[in-house]
Amino acid sequence: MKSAHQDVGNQFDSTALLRSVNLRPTRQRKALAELLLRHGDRHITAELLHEEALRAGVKISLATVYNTLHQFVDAGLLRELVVDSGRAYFDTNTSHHHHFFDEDTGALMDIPGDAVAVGSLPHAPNGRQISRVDVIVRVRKDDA
Amino acid sequence: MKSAHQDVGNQFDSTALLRSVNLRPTRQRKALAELLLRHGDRHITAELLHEEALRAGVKISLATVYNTLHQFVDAGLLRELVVDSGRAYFDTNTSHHHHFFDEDTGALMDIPGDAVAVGSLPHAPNGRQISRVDVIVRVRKDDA
DNA sequence: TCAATAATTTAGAATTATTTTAATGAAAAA
DNA sequence: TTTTTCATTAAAATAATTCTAAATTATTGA
Ligand SMILES: [Mn+2]
Ligand SMILES: [Mn+2]
Ligand SMILES: [Zn+2]
Ligand SMILES: [Zn+2]
Repeated sequence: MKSAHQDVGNQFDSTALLRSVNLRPTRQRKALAELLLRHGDRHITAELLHEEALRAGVKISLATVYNTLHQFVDAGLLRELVVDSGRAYFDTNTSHHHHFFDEDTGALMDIPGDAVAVGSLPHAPNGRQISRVDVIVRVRKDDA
Repeated sequence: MKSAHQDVGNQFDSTALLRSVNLRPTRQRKALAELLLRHGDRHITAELLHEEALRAGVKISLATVYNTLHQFVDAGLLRELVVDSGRAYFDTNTSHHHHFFDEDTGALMDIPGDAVAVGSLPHAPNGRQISRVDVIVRVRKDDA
């Protein structure tokens, strides 16, 4: 029988998830997976996730947060968003969708993939294939 | 009568252009305006433009290149593109259009605005207005 | 169960992009 | 011309991210 003091707050099996994408289930990776994926959709930066982990009592370095986020992206667990120069956002929603980006606050909001019809794209240049189509709707405070 | 040795290669009146957007026509700003706008559409980074200016014999610092690019964006002469984390591109094509971004080479290619139909966008969040819709078609080497 | 091996984590340094500062120089106004 | 305003610059500062190399941890398979 396993004592309960190790898995307080674990809603899902992060070990199994990590194993399923060929990543060793280390303490740090499990903690980040839980912080990121326990709740619904999130758009977060490495810096903020690091602070959140420390606040939750997880001992982890910022370098490991960056490493892990990139590993999760490579494994398909996360998506990296580029909307703001000099700041990388990571998105826990990996399904087909787009974004509102608030230029004043830096907030991101999902737009369901089927709420945007991108029609009649030209062909990709020679020898290239389309890897993704990103639609970013930039919004800001109403001047009215 | 004005001697010719000062304006070799100037195809257009950069002084008038700068005056028209309320920027003083300094040597540095005229040189950058000419490098950027003499030829057709360009997608360039500050670093590359700086090198290009030095190669053309223009004495200018990188800080001034950054300042000037941002001033040109504010004045509507350029557009800033965010497609790649940690690298800002400036686009001399300020008309409505979108982009192919080659993830392998970093190259950008224009897609005419009317070649992409973005239909049925949801409303902007409360108190916000849409400032721009960017469509980025990411491409990479064909795996086939 | 326990080394041996391989993978991971980390502190700290390094890199890269960009901005700020504060002093100097150039353009416009008076 | 003289003054005022704005622009340029070198250098330092900041911020995000990545690299390095040593220390730690996870997995494997006697
Ligand atoms: Mn990245
Ligand atoms: Mn910028
Ligand atoms: Zn999202
Ligand atoms: Zn363009």
